[in-house]
Amino acid sequence: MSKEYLPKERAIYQAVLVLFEEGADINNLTVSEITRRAGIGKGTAYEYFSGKEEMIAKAFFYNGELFCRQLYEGICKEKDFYHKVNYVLLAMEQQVARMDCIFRLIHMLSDNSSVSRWIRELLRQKKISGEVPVIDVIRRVLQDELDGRELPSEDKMIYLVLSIYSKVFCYGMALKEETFEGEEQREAVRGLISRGICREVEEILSLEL
Amino acid sequence: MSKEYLPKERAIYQAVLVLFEEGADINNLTVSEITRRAGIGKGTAYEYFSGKEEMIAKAFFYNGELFCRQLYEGICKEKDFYHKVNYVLLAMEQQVARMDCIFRLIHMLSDNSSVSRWIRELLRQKKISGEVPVIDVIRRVLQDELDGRELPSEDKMIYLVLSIYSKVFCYGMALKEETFEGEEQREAVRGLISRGICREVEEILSLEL
Amino acid sequence: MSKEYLPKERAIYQAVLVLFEEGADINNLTVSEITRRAGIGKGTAYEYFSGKEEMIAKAFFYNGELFCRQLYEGICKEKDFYHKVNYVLLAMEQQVARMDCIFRLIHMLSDNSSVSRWIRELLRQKKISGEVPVIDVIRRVLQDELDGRELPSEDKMIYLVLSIYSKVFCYGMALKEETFEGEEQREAVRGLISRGICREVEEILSLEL
Amino acid sequence: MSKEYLPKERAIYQAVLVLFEEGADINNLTVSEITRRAGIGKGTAYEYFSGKEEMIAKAFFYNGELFCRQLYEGICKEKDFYHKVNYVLLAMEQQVARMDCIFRLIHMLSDNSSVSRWIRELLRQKKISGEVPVIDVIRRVLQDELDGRELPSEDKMIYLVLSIYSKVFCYGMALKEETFEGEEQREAVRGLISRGICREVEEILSLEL
DNA sequence: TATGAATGAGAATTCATTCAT
DNA sequence: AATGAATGAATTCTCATTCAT
Repeated sequence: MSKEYLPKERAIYQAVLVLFEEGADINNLTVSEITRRAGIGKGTAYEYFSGKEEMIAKAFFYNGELFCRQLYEGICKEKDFYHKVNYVLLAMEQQVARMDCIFRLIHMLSDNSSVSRWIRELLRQKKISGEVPVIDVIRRVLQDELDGRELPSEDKMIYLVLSIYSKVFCYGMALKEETFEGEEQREAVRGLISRGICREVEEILSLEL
Repeated sequence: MSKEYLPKERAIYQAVLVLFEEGADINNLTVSEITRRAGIGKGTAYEYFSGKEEMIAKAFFYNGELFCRQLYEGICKEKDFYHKVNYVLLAMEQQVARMDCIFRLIHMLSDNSSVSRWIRELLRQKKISGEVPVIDVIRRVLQDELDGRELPSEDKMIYLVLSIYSKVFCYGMALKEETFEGEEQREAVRGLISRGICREVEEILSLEL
Repeated sequence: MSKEYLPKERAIYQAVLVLFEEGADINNLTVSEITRRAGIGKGTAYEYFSGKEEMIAKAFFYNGELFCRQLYEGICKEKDFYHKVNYVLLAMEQQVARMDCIFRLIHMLSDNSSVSRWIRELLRQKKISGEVPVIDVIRRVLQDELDGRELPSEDKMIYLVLSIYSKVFCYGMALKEETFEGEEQREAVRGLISRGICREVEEILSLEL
Repeated sequence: MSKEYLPKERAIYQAVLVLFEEGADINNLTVSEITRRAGIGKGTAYEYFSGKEEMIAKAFFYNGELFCRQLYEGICKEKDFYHKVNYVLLAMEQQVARMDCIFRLIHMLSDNSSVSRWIRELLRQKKISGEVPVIDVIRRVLQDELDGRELPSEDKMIYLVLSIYSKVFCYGMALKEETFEGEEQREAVRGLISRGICREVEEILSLEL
C-alpha cells in the first residue's frame, strides 16, 4: 500500500533528516551539502525533484510520515489510555534529539518559507486533515479509545484533540527549554498531564452540550 | 521607564514588522527590502546594527515586547478569569493576521537559524524567564488571579502555565489552519477551552499533592 | 617536472598579468574584472581559489616564476659575466613594460596588503630562499660564474648578490623614472654598471677577510 | 622658509604616519580611521583636502620631507664620507620600524594606485629631481663631499648616486628580510658596503672616460 | 541515467563623500 | 569652520540550477 521510493530519492530524504538532526538551519541547507551527504551527484537530484524546495519538503513529509507511523505503533502496544499518554511523554524524554526535530518541523510549518509552503501543499494534496499528521495520530488513538462508545460531537472531538495535542506539545517544549529542575519535577508534571488528559476526556464525554 | 528608541532604529523595527505581517519569509528578508520599507539608506542601517541578523532579531524583540504589554493591558480590563481567557481567544479571532505573526515568532524561536539564535540571546540577556514573553503574561495573569489565595507549588504553577499556554496556542493554530467549519463550531470550542482552563485551575489548586 | 595548471586557473593568472601590464592598480583589481578578462564566470574563479587574494597572489607567483626561468635561460646564453650583466640591463631597456611589472611586483612584496602577505606566504611554503626569486637567479648566475673557483664566504656572497641586485634594480628604477636624458647617457651608465659589477666581484674574491 | 601647515592639516599628516607605522595597509586606510586618529571630524578633512587620496599622498610627502631633512642633518654631523655611509647603515639597524616605513613608502611609489599617482604628481610639481627625496639627500651628500674637487660628468654622478642608493637600499631590504644570521655577519656586510661605496666613488672620480 | 564544472543573479556589507545643522 | 549622520555605488562571495559529457 505504501508508496515505493527510488533509492536515490530515499537517499536524499535521509540526508536531509541527518542534516536536520545535526541541527542544520533548514533555511540555509544547500543542495551541494544534501547531495554530498546522500552520496549522489548534484545534477542527479534534479532528475528526481524540481528544485531544492521540493527536495526538502518531500524529505520532511517522508520522515514525518515514517515517524507518525512508528509513534502510532508504539502507542498501540500500551494497554490503556493513561499509559498511552504516558508512553508518549516518556518517549519524548528519552528521545530528546528526535523530539527536537519534530518540534522544529512543526514550527517550520508556520513560517512562510517556500519549503513550508511546499509541505503544506503536500499535506493538502494528501488530504490529510488537520495541521500535521501528528494530529491524525492523536485523533486515531482517541477514536480507538472511544471504540464501542458513542462518539462525541465534532466540536468536542476537535477540542479534545487540540487539548491533548497542546499538552503533549508543551511538555515537549518545556523539556527542550529545560524548564524543569530535576527528574522529580519532571515526573510530577508528567503525572499531572497524563491524569489531566484522562480526566478531560471523561468530562467531555459526560458533558451534555 | 521604557527604553527610548532612535527614530531610524524604530523605523527598521516597524519595517520588519510590516514585512512580517505581509507574510514575508523571515529567513529570506533582505537588508535592501527592509531599509527600502523603512525609508532609509541601506548603509544607514549598519550605523545602528551590526548586521542583518541583529536588525531582524531586535525588531522581533521590540515588537514582541510591545505586543505582550498591550495583551496584558487588555486582559487586565476583564473582570474575571473566565472572561480573561475568553478575551484572549476572541482577540485571536479578531486579529488573525496579528496572531499569525505571534505564532510565527514563537515558532521561529525553535528553529536553528541565526536570527533565532540572536533572539534567544536577547531573551537571555534580558533575564526574561521562560521561553517567550507570552509565557510571562500568562504567569502574571495567573498570579493576579491567585492573589490573596495560597500559591500552589512550583510544579503545579509550571503545569498550569503550560496547560493554559498550550490550549490558547493550539486554538490559535487551529484558527490559522482553518480547522473550524463556521462560527458556531468555533464558539463551541472557545467555550470548551475557557471552561476547561477554569476548571483545571480550580482542580489543581484543590489538589493535595 | 613543472607543475601542471588547469586551464581556468591559468586563464586567471594570465588575466591578472594582462591587467597588471596595462597598469591596473593591483590593490583595486576586482574579481569581476579579472574573470571578465579571463573569459570565465565570476563564480568559476571561486571553484579554483578561496578568494580574491589567493587569485592575485598565485597569479603573481606563477608569472614571477615564469619570468625568472626565462630570464635565467636568457642569461645563460651569454658568454661571459660582463655580457650577462649587460644582457639584463639591455633587456630591461627593451622590455620596459615588462620590467615595470617586475618592479611593481617586487615592491608589492613590501607593502602590508593582504595580497602581499599571501605572496610572502607562498614564497615561504616553497622554501625559496631570499626575498624574491630574482635574488635566486642572481645567486645562481654568480655560482655558475664562480664554478671551479673557490666559493667566497657566505658574508661575501650575500654582499655580492645584494650589490648586483641593487644596481640592476636601481638601473631599472632610473629607466622607469626617466632619469636619463638620451640614449648616450643611458649607455654610459650601463657601461659603468656592468664594469662596476665585474670589478666588484673580482675585488671581493681577491679580498682576504 | 618652510611652508606653514594648518593644525588640522598637520594632524592628518601625523595620523597617517602613525597608522603607517603601525603597519596599516595603505590601500585600505579609511577616512574614518584617519580622522578618528587625527581627532577631527570626518567632514572637516574635506575642508582641507579634495579627497582621501590627497590626504594620504600629502601626508607621505610631508613626512618624507621631514625624514629626509633629519637624515641629512644627521649625516652632516659625521666627519668623513666613510662614516657618513656607516651612519646611515647603523641608523637603519637601530630604527628598523622607521626604515620599514621608508621602504614601504619608496615601494609604494612604484605601484599604480591613485595615492602613488598623487605623490608622483606632488614630486613633479615641486620639481624635485630623481625618484624620491632620498635620492636628493645622497646627491647633496655627494656634492658636499666633492666640494672643492672637480665635479664628475653627469653620467658619472647619476651612476654614483644610483650605486650608493642601491646598496644602502638593499642593505635595508636585507635587514628587513632577516637575511643575516647574527650581528657579526651584519657588521661584516656593513663594512663591505661602506668600503665598497668609498672605493667606487674614488674609482669613478679617477676614471677618464 | 548520472555527473559536477560552470554560471551569474543576488545578497551582505563597506566606505568615500555630502550636506544640514 | 566643524561636524558626523546619511547615503548608495561598488565589491566580494554564495549557491541554485543548467548542460555538455
